[in-house]
Amino acid sequence: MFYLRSMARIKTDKNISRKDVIVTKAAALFREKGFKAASMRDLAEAVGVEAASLYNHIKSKTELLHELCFSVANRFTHKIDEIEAEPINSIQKVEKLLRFHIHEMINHYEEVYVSDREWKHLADPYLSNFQNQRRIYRKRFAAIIEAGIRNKEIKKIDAPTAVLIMLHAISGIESWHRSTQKIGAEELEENMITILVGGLVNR
Amino acid sequence: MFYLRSMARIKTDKNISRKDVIVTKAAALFREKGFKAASMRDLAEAVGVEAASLYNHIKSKTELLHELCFSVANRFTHKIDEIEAEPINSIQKVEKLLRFHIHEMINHYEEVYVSDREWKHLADPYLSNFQNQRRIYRKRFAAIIEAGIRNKEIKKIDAPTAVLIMLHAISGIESWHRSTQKIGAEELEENMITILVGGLVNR
DNA sequence: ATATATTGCTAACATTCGTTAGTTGTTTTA
DNA sequence: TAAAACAACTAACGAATGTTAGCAATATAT
Repeated sequence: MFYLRSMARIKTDKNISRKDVIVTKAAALFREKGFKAASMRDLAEAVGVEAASLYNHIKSKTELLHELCFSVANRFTHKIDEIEAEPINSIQKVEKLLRFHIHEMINHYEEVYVSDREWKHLADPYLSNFQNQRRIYRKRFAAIIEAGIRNKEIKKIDAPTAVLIMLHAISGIESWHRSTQKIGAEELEENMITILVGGLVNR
Repeated sequence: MFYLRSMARIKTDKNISRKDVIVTKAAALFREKGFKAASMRDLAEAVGVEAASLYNHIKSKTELLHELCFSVANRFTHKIDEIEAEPINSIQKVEKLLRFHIHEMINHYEEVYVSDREWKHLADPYLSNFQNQRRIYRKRFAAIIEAGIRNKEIKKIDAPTAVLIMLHAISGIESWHRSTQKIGAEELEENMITILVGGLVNR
């Protein structure tokens, strides 16, 4: 028996739900075009399905953005939990945190980028929650730097400004990804650490 | 004589065209909501006029984006022309360029932000031109850093990576603007210079 | 093998969007 | 002051958007 028209399903490996496939494709699309400019029909095409079919797996377009933003934010929150508890000095904590940011930006580019740039399009209460979570994260990061300043490990600088510089500098890895003549990922990481940590340490 | 319905015109001072008023309001709106999410009806309301009336002064929504992006890009191009010609060392050139970026980001926040984040929505040939202009600018910036490395003024680092860090770090001033507890603009500037230049210099 | 749950499809909806046409009111020019 | 230029308005268009309803095909469980 054969069918004139076959309904090809979204391909999934074990342990990867169809929803995960959609979320992943959404990240790539939102990164490329921006959340607002990316249409559900674009996403459907990327997934290989009709637009309406997506709604068997997801609740709404905004839900995709929630999932992306919070999965990224939660990873950073867990990491700073971990690092705060370690018995190392402030500069080492900053360096560990920066390296984590760099790895995330290199390896989960699309999601991290979307979370960074498109969170504005979240709707309340997600919007407020997200902003809160980020604000708290930055405060904890700043607190690590302030501890380093008190120990004289770190220059006397405004800690929130330092945090702002670090986080945005790392988001510049976006340009590296789009660049045609990329240096290696490890070299990129070492250069970033050299410049950023070098700008903090007290000598 | 009086009118039941009055047609209030867009207010203009001398030397400020109605188009300039629209472009300025567009910058604020595009910054707040993003280019795609900001509608012409939103813009009309901000200007105090009906949406259709805008088209007596502008050609299209995209034209607004062109004007914003290129006016910003041209200011940076002119500045680097100027700085390249000065008889000062590389670190001083970098510092001057950074201070210019910081001033622009502080004083022309909305336009610079829009140019930085929303250029993706330009259409060709503007898109290609813009990307080209930015690429060339970054190369010239990198060349200044490379000269500094050759003179041993600057650490041995990958110059394009350094440029990427600097430019994105400065775009972080966006967070400063949105922050409720802002430090002063001068203090912000000095902190940024301390950290960024401090990360470059060879000691 | 049959029943049930999934997942796909087509068609269509209500909105919103950028933009144009045509007109009226207001300012500037001759 | 009349004519010409300018800038506002109302109305509407066609296209695109997110989403729903209802049905067909496929996979899974009994």
